[in-house]
Amino acid sequence: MTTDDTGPLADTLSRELRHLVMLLRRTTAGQPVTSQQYSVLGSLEGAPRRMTELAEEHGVQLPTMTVQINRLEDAGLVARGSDASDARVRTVELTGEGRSRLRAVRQARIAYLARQLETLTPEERSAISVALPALAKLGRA
Amino acid sequence: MTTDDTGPLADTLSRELRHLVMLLRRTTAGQPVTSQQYSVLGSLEGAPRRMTELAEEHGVQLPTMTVQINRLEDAGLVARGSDASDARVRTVELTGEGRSRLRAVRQARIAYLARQLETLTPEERSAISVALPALAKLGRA
DNA sequence: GCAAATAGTTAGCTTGCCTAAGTTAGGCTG
DNA sequence: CAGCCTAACTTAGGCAAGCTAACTATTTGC
Repeated sequence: MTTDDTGPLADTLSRELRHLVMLLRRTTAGQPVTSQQYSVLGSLEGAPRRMTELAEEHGVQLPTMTVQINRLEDAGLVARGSDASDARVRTVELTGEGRSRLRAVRQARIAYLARQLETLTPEERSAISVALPALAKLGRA
Repeated sequence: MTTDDTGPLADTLSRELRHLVMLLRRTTAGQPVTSQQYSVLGSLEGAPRRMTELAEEHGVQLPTMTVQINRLEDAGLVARGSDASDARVRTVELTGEGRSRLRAVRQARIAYLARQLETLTPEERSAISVALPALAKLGRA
């Protein structure tokens, strides 16, 4: 059953993903927000969100998200609010500072990855580009 | 300068990689070794290695590797040895237990990813397959 | 109106990473 | 060959990020 042709592909893919993970993690190293914080800020770009939503979206337990938001709040990047119709619910939204910090970090990350991508040939970039939808689907599964 | 055509690609790629990271991390969740431990065990498959080698290979500082190896040693999965020609050097190798644990975890991870891959169409799998060398190159950069 | 469910937070533990400081061994130089 | 510098590790201490269990405060449903 595992002697499919997907076996070797799965093996190689898992190895490569590990390397890329390391690459990306270091992209945020030394920056004013960590990789996770950046990713949470990204979820807040549109509208205020509830704690539960955030936790689910990031595949994390509620207490973990509480701590993350605490730190972001201490840093002045997000603000907690309350839901008008349900007093149990806390909402979280970006502050102005948070919004501009998000922009800056995103800029830096994209620039970094773009620089890396430029070391590839056009064919290689195109191959990645073509594979992206499939990788996306894999990530949602 | 960042208004290259690599910009959007970089942006999308970084998002997708985040999702895949989460996917893979949970693959090891609940298993007897963590994702990092698994990856260290993998480095030991061939021959005994030195601490410094391991740290470099995993992009980690030496003290971090010391702690990892301590835990693996406590768990009976690796054994420390000494280098005959240089008494400063500690070597690390798999125990029998470590070897079989490695096999089991690898099996599980590959089977998991392979199962995920089977939800894709042959075309999507092929796209990922084609992109792998480029992703690998990106990871080494 | 009280019990159960829901939303968050707090507390305490683990992993994983880091830097700084120590220890021991090897190597070079005067 | 003595003394010093470097190299290989380990130890100690600190922080981020994750988890579960236990607590508080609401809401809902019988």
